[in-house]
Amino acid sequence: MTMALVARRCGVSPMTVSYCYNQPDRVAPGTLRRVLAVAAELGYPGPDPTARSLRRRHNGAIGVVLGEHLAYAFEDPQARRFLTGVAEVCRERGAGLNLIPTTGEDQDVDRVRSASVDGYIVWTTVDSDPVLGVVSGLDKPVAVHGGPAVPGARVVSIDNRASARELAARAFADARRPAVLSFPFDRDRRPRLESGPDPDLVRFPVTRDRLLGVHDHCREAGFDPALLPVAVVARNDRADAAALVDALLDRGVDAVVAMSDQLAFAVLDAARRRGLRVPHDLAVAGWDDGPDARREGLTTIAQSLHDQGRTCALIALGDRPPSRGPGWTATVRDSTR
Amino acid sequence: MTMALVARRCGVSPMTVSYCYNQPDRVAPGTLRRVLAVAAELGYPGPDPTARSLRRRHNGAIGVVLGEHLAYAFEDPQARRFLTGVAEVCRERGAGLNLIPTTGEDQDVDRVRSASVDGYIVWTTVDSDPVLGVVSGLDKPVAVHGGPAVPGARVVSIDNRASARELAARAFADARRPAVLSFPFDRDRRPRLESGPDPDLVRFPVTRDRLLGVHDHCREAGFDPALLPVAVVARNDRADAAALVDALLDRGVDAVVAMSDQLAFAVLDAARRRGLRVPHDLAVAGWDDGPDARREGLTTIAQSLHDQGRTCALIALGDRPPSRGPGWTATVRDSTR
DNA sequence: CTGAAAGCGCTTACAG
DNA sequence: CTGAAAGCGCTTACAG
Repeated sequence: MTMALVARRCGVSPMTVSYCYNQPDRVAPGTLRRVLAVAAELGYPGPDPTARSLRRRHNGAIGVVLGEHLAYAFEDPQARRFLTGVAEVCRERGAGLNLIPTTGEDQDVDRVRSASVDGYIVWTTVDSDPVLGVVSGLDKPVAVHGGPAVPGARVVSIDNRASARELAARAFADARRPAVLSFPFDRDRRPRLESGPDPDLVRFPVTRDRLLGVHDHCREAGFDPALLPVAVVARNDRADAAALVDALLDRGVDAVVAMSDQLAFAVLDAARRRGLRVPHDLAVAGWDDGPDARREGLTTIAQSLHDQGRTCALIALGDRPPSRGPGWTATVRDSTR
Repeated sequence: MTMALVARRCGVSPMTVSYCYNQPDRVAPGTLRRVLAVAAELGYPGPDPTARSLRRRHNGAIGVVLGEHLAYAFEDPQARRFLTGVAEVCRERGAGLNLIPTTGEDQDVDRVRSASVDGYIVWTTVDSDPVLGVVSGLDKPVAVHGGPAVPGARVVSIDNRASARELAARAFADARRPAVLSFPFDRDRRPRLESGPDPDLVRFPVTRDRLLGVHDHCREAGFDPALLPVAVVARNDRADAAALVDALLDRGVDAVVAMSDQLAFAVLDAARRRGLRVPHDLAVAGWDDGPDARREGLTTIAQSLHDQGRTCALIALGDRPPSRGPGWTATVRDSTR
């Protein structure tokens, strides 16, 4: 059932049928009525979206590249808030939302390239992600959340380094044995405990910048970053992180900068288990300031992933982004000294 | 940058370039190398996906219609497992995944119809959802999760009525004052406490069937369903349900069939708050048997939303569905007598 | 191994 | 208010 067929049955030309759907005002009322009646009778569902997209050179959809299995993305509260913001803009603008989960395999780039979309959002990934080269060579708008920066793409991110420096100043005040509970360094996501790892070895820019910011503070405070224990989680998950937190506390750590609220909660959980007083025996701080952070009294960097999702969606749809990047503030509560 | 341009620069015809991408074996090795080199030099990113889709009459993508704001879908553990299953199949098959959140407004049907997809999955919705008429008239495969059944679409669902009957038999054993904690009856999602509501007024088939199954048991047990208190939540959320659970318990309810693990947990939470012994003072049962159900000792109907998501995806991609519908079993633990 | 031709289903600027 | 023409970028069966 095509437009041409409807036209023939109506005794009009295909373009008149097209006008009935696209510019009904330009069609005589009687013609319009007749065409739509015949279309309904024939079960013509309206113009084919693919043909329309080709002709208009516009798909009305954006692609969101997630460097994870979808299950992980859905488990991360911040990824969910981000996607909710993206979806909101898509709805407002009548745009489609194509989810493209990738896991670092070869077919990933094909799946990314073969999506019929007008622009891309890339969820925070590693420096060398081949997807970045693909999307930036497509001559379509690209927003990269978090990073890395690539030519032809706009990064939407808070200043992770500056926020980390400020957070470390709060969390490490009066600490004898500070530590970091970190996001993964690389896609391998091997959980481990490191001692003073080199930030330049970290492949995720968000994670690297936060580590660099912590180093900035350490140097100012006269603490050698090479001595800083850094526990690296496999995923941003409160329960998963328990074992690593225990490893830190077993080493006598009394102050932790955690890279998310979720990870900071894991530290608070451990403090509770061990009867440690927060912040006196153990200071903790995180990022995000999600809904639970207030209840838990957590010092944390407030940022709106929802708004960042909205911004990324606008960029991917070809809008000019807000002139200034997303903001952050340190929300100081009782988990730090 | 089009295929025609690459062809001209190479001194070959466009179809030779096309063959380089689609059937490279049919092209002379030298030609192939030259074409790809020129393409790389010119920054040609490969065949345009939209044009390819039009020509092939195949999009390589499915649409998933969610009758909710995305934020709600992401908050529901079962919806997340379902989507994870869908995404898994999409990845295996190299298919795209278009998310189409709808909220009952007029533009919804346009957004659904204008998605360039080969098939649709509709997440459990109300009988009268206009989206159903649209997708079933498109001559594309349609899977409806949960229901309702519509001509031209396949429903993927457990037998909710039978499972409810069996669950009620467990949960209401030795009960003097049984009750139901129910999903919303309709899109309005007005939380309320009803007394013996007529199941035929429920617009969500899943919810209606479960209520009908509970009625089946009540009649067998000689209990008049017209006396059955039914608390209707606004959303499937553990914390949100607390007030309604309190309303039930204030009325002396001593056995609750809840329509999900989440809602059943809300009942367990209330029992804890009030110092009620489960199952002696208060019996509870739910649906889903998610990861937390075991830890909480919950009697619950086990089903795999993940597998149902996979099945729906296969249907939407045009595969024959498994000959028999998804299975369920009652997992009996200590929350019932 | 390569090319001329047809066509996927539609939209748009233009002419009448 | 309506139509003839061109073309969006590609793929495929066919001929050579």
